[in-house]
Amino acid sequence: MSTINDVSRLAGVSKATVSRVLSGSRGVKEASRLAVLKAVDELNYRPNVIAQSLLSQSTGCIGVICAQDNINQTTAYLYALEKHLSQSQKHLLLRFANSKAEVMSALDELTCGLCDDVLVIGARFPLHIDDENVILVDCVESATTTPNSIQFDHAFAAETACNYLISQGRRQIALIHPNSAAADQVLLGYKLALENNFLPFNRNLVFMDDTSSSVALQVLLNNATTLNFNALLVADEQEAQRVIPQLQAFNKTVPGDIMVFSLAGSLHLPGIPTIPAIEYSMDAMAAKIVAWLNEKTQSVLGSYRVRGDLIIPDVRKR
Amino acid sequence: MSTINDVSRLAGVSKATVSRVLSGSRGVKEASRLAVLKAVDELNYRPNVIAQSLLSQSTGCIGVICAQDNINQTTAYLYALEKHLSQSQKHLLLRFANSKAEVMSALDELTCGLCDDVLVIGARFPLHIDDENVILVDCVESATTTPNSIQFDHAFAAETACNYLISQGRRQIALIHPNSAAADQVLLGYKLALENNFLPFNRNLVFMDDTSSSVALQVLLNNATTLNFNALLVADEQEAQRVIPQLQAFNKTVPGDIMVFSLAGSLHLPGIPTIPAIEYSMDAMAAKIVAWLNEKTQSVLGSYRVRGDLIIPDVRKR
DNA sequence: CTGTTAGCGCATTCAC
DNA sequence: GTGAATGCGCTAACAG
Repeated sequence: MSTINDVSRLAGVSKATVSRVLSGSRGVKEASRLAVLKAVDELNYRPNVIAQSLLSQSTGCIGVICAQDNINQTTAYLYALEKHLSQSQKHLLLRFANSKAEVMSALDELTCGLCDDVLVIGARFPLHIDDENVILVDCVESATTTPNSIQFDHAFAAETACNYLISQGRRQIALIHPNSAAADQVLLGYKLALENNFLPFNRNLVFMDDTSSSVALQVLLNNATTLNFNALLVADEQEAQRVIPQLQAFNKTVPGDIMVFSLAGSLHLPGIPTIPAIEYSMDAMAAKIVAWLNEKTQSVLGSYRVRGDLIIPDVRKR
Repeated sequence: MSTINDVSRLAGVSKATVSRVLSGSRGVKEASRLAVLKAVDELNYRPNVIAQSLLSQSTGCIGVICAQDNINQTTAYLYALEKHLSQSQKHLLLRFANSKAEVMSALDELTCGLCDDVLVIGARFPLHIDDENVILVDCVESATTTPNSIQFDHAFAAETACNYLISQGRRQIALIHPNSAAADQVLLGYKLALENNFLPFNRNLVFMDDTSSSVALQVLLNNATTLNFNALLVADEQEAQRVIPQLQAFNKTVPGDIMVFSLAGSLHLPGIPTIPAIEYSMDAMAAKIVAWLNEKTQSVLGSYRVRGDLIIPDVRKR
């Protein structure tokens, strides 16, 4: 690869002039400008970004550490992020990590000048990070105050879900949710929506402990006559996919008898009817992240919560 | 971030000594070695990899340009690649590209010193690349001789598939394959296996034009009585998933009446019975790639073909 | 308008 | 053993 010295020599000007032509390009005599351009073209010269990085103390590389177990979700993140990053002339440096130790070691390797900032995505284990240049995205909240994090607004999701279901005439809403970090938030939103709609809270409709969703649903089904529930809130699309056949096995139609609602991601598989759901736009989230990275000096991210979109199944006949 | 100057000052030695301690560490007086280590620890100093890169003329970054349309396949590639790359102290720089222009532009941005080598994965459009540092992985073959490429051995896959099916007593093997770049290879392997088993080639069993697989299968089904086929070779798992319900709709049992074989990837979804298939090990492929990257100077990759593994469904009762 | 100089952070000479 | 000097490729400041 040719360097700026080769170009300056061939063009018969100094390195500085070459640099000027390629960057600002202002205040250069047309003759030498042309000479430089010609030499650049002949040598197929392109400035070495590493040398530029050394000078500017920034590489334009953003590390992305994926700690996500849901592989499909990961791809959606990556695709959206890369799209926005490359639009801002930034590069996405990818790592996978499955434990706190792996995340920390990856962080170590990336923050030695290689990456300007690092995102950690989807960690389900607590992380104790105190670095201005690290953003936790969809990670469990840690005890220490992490400077920058982005989370899903689970309370908002649950509240929206309940309000939608109630608007559809479903007033007996069951809730099955694993005891994750989001559980408290979900319950909060659930209760809030019930309150606002003057509906009583029935403890028997809610399952938030560690029992499997299958068992939880079976308890609901066994007591179906007394509970009389006509809607079911589940954590995500995978749960929904598991739960619907079980309902159908007990002659419950979906959504006729029971309307199933996914609190994270809907079902788009061909042949399977779509269910109402909250969906988080990866694209919007990526846009938010990249925007913040670009104007980092001016603002503080803090603990940002993104709200999901309500997705309603298309009931029109085709 | 502290630099080597800060360390040398605090330790009371020269930069050279600091560098020696952190690299070779040989031929340094124990006293100054300790002093350096202490200063390093106090300042939390870590050598700037960008400065090292400028000196060594290599960054340890490997660009990966994904041109794959199959998003699941992409994730499998990325996961395997990243795992092997990080084991070799290399970094994976990710880009997505959907056209030749996008690939070329990405290539331009990555080969200005940022990446030592670049992989292009899954491009379904012809690429004309003449760069020693670029490897085409699972891309359509280009007219010009690309220095380095890795492809799937589709002929071997088809041959293996036929031999397996024949060993299972299936002698009337239909073949539905889109008219892709791999089509010729597939047909080659198909014919070879038939020949070797002294079976006639029946043109009516083979569909390799651009008609949809659904239509092709319907033609087969309409002529089922005369064709009497008892096995069906399809391009990949998605095709298999589309084709099986169609067969069942016409009262053909799978694999009872018709044994469906996927030439690329099997079905592992819960509830759906696994079918025999050829599977390409992403892990093995990633290992091959990274091994070559590490000893690039010694050997030439050329045009390497990986052969897939035969996956046989588990017929044991659980 | 343009050339010279200095320095980004580091590792590798070469003297002492 | 160790320190001073050199240069990787580039840009910014300063002189002309």
